Amino acid sequence: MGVALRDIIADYKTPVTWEALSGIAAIDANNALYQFLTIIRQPDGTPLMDRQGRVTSHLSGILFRIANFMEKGIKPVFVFDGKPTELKQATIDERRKLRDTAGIKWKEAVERGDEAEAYKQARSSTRVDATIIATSKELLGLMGIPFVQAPGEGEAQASYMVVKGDARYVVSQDYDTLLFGAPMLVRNLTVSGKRKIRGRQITVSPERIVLADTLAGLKLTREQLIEIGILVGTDFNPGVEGVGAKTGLKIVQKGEFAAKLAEKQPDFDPSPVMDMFLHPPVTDDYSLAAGHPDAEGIRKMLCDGYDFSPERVDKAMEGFTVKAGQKTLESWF
DNA sequence: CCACGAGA
DNA sequence: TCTCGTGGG
Repeated sequence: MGVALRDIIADYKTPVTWEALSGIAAIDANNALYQFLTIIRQPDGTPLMDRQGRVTSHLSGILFRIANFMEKGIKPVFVFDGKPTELKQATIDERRKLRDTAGIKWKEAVERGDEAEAYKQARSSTRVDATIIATSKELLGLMGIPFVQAPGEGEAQASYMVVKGDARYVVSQDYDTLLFGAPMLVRNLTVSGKRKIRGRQITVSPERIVLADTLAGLKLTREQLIEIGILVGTDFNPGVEGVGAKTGLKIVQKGEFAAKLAEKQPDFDPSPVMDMFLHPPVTDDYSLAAGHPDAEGIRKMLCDGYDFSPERVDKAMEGFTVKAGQKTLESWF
């Protein structure tokens, strides 16, 4: 997922406290939902479901995470993906294939009682489908949390909103946002600080990546960072085999981006990909006005509709209904 | 992922 | 008070 720039970005990540993050956060909604759906599962891979078998992992994730955000003075704005560009088609097809295969392997692993494998395959079979998107928007609406419909990539729209000053930073796990020009990216914005990697639990904390500092440190222009992305591979192009972030950085620093592509992929024209990152479709047609949380509506949806425990929902709402109510009196712009 | 209770 | 394990839906 996303562009594999971690190895060259690592030096420019700085730990950040929750207090330093108050303000409007543009959340890469697809990324957040994907995280919820992959991670909020039982050990055998089964997601949270209501009695009808409808998946509820994402609703649980949204409710509790937003409650935490609001308590810490973070005002989230969810930015949803619009229509994918044709450049992304190969990636979309490939991901679907991987998901389908994983779905089959998941079932097989469950049948032979291989729990670890089942969990792994279940995660790989995760899809953020239309129902997930619609139910997420329904809950956000009830919570009074604004959301924006991007014309194209949500990451591009979220980045644009930070550039405009409508939001302070983008929240995503993907480095693509930096290629889209997000001045600040925040990763690992979770309260628990725990993440399971290959069965082991490690501690992660929120980290901030400032684009200008990263570019200055690497002595690159944003265009050059995109060039590295193109060499490594993005959602919009396959990349050059055998070139990772560090090799890509060397190639670009030596000014050999065009030569390397001409040698390895003579039929590939990188300019549409470059253009996609520099001038993606974005919109100014959005409102960041927060609504009042509809406590009764939230209870009706989650407890009556999806079998959530009223005690837990009320407890979560305590945190944000009061605070959110106060905040709405102020300007959200 | 997050909340919560058990145990140290 | 903190860490760890488990259930949540």
